[in-house]
Amino acid sequence: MKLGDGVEQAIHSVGMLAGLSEGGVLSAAALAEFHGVSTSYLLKHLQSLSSAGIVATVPGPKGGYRLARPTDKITLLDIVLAVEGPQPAFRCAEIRQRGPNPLPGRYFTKPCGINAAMLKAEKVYRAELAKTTIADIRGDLAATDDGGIAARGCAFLELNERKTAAR
Amino acid sequence: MKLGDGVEQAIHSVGMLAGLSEGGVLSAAALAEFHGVSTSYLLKHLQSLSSAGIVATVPGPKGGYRLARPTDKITLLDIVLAVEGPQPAFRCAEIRQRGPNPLPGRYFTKPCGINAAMLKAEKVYRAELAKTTIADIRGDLAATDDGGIAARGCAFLELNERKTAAR
DNA sequence: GCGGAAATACTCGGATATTCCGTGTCCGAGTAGACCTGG
DNA sequence: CCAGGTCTACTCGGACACGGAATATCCGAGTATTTCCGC
Repeated sequence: MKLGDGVEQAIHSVGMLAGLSEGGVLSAAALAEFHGVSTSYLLKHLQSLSSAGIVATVPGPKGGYRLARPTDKITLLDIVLAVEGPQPAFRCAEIRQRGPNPLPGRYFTKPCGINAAMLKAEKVYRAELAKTTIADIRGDLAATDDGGIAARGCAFLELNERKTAAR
Repeated sequence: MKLGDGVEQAIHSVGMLAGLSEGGVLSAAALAEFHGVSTSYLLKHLQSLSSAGIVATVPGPKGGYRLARPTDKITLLDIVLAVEGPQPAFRCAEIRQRGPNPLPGRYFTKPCGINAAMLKAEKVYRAELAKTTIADIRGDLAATDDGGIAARGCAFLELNERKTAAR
């Protein structure tokens, strides 16, 4: 039971992208450098986020990433699913049906109670994640930050943000 | 984000142990054979369950495993934690503090909002798992089963259950 | 009836294979800006 | 000098390769307990 490191990186990256101004983009290299993580690895997840329609890309020089939707329309669940895949953590292998003398399949038309219970738990887990948006995260941060953290982010954006022509 | 196969095996094994009569035990080999899984691997998880105080062991010939508590005192969470370990799935690596020009640690006394949100989701996940006991699972099964599944289980127990002398 | 040997079953540790994660590298596609060439 | 095309640099997108960690599997040695046999 473990979530990959990519989830954390992806969420922080989205949070950073949320801070740039209208029409601005950030390159994957800048994102990776700011967080001190591997560029290749972050790139992989950014591409997942891109496929999922969470971030949008601007190709070419002066290109990079920006958010594809407003921050209050991006939930933690969206990001987790994009990075980790949509499969539930508990995969029922139906070991009920294995072993010697297996019963015919018609006895197992309904998913077993164990599977149902595990999936239900996962459902509430996801529902909880879906409650929190990037806007919420940024709101909380702004409320508790004394200014230092935001200042560092802004300074970095000053240096690395790129304005794209139009759009 | 994946739970090991051992979780399913462990839950089913506990469910099977719940079916034996007072004073009866089942060997690990029998459990593994019934579910059609590797004996050694199941053994590993049974030992985890044993360490966690969920099942009890009886050594020697005619020995085996039995439940250590009544079925309504064993939750799915107990089993998942025993098999997968107590660590949360989301481990915050504090990448906020990484990268060039990191801020001093005093800016990060509070866990970041991302971590808090992820852990909160995991908390409700576990709470949901804790709501379901083995007794519930067995009750649901009995309610939906037309008799075939229970019959197979009973037949197997007939063959493999062992009565231990006393206590 | 009693004591000891043998058999059985769990416990623990290590060894091996398979899968997944994290990382790096390479090549392809597309675009913006620079450069070069011709008038 | 200017306009147009071309060329290059830089970006993302995707595939592949590799090492290492975690998972899944297996095997053997050790220990405890019951059973059984011999006395």
